[in-house]
Amino acid sequence: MRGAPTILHLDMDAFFAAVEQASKPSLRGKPVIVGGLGPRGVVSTASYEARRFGVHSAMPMAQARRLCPNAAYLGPRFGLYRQVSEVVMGLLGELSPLVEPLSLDEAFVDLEAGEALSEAGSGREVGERLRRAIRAETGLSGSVGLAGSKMLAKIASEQAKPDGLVLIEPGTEQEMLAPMSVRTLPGVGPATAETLRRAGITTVGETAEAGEAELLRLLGKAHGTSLYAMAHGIDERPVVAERDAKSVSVEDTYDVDLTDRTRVQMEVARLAERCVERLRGAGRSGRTVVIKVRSYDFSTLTRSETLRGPTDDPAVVKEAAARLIDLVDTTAGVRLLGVGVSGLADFTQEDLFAQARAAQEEAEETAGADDAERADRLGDGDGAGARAGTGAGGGAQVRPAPPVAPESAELPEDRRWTPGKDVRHAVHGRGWVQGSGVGKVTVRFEEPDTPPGRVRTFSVDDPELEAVEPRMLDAAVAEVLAGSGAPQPSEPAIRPKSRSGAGAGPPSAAGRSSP
DNA sequence: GGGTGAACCATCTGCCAG
DNA sequence: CATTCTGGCAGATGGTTC
Repeated sequence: MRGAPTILHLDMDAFFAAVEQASKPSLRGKPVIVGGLGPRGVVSTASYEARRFGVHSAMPMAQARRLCPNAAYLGPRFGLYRQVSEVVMGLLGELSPLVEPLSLDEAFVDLEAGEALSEAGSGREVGERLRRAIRAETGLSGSVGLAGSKMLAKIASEQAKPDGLVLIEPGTEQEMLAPMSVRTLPGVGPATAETLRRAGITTVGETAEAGEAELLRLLGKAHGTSLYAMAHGIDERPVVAERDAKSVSVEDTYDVDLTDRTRVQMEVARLAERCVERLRGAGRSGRTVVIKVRSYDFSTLTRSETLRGPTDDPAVVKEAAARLIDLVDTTAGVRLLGVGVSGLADFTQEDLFAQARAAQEEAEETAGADDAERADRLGDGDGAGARAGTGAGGGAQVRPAPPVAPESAELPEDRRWTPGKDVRHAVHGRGWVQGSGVGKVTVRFEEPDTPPGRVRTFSVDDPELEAVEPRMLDAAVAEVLAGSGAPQPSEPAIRPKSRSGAGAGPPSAAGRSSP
């Protein structure tokens, strides 16, 4: 709690959808929904136009399609969102060195740790300048909350949405909070809200009146204590800059439930590889291997095994994961599999050990050491269940592929035409995939700084069509965006040359008229 | 030496958030 | 009818160690 509103919370408006609209002129002002496109996908972000139909994030895609059949449905392009996010986070870094990102589109900034406040004169001015800078550099809008605590700053930015700024004057928070839903408070999700509702508590005011003893009884020590404080507007959590990840995990939900045992084992092995790839990419290693299995009926279980020391060896993680999946009955069908590594250590600290071990393993491998031996050497931190694998485990090496046709004959990444993806056609230039099916792919030829473009359809294996990297949103694009709707800047304006090398094509390609 | 209890660790589930 | 992915944390439980 601070006497002055010096904690800033920024939340970009409908971030993923807004990036897509900025990138795709024909989608501006239209409902756009970004998320998983498969039969079991959910909505990541819906544009404000789509929200009017009742679509919101975390909603199953199937439901969204019923509510808003005419929206553009796009797969997420995380690489681009990350690039845009870096620009935005960079702007936050100019306000203060103390920035705590919560996700690609959200962050806290502690203004007490920086100079921006004294330069701008007021928190409100800092916030408005920030919002202008974000718009100028990316063409996107963000909402800002300012308050004396994280909780209140976040509530403020929520109220400010879309494209606004709200500053909560210290002293007014109790009155403001009292009528709000308990769900407003951080840490209160569906389950806690239901527990509270059964006790007759639905608003923040009622939570505060309930008293600490009652909340402790209902919710337990940690949760009860913090909720009691939050309900009184008290939140002393500091803004924390960098936090090292404590675990790395990957998981996949399958379009149809998996029942084939061999297929399950193969998928676990693949997930383990992907997991280790990310682990190594982060320069880390870890000691505990976890698998996760979600069954046909949505029940979920995890099994874990702690090794003697941290590893980033794909073979070791794969073997541990294989032992763990052997403990689980999957015959009724699984919809999701996951593999994770926790108990992370800095890779560098165990570098020498890892190298020594790798060398030793190599020697033993060529000498013909089998799987079971290696498992015994490294595995079995051995609490409850780690041991089971030995009997059956031995021969079950992973074979290439089951004879049964996998339902999606894996195409190479750059030949899968997911809606939203960027492409270039040898004749027609750059555009994006609007849809595909029955051997055809439909492309709309436009770019962030062109007028809305035309649609053409090609064969999915048209050699003239190739996947390309997205075009970054920059100040030049932002300028076009600012002008759209209003008269276009008639002359090629003296563009602030801010752009770095990334710009691929010439800024031309204009001239093509809209349909 | 035996029994006890605290502290710690590993495992697992559930909740939350974006 | 449907219900992602990634990650953090709390708490229950049960085993080990001192």
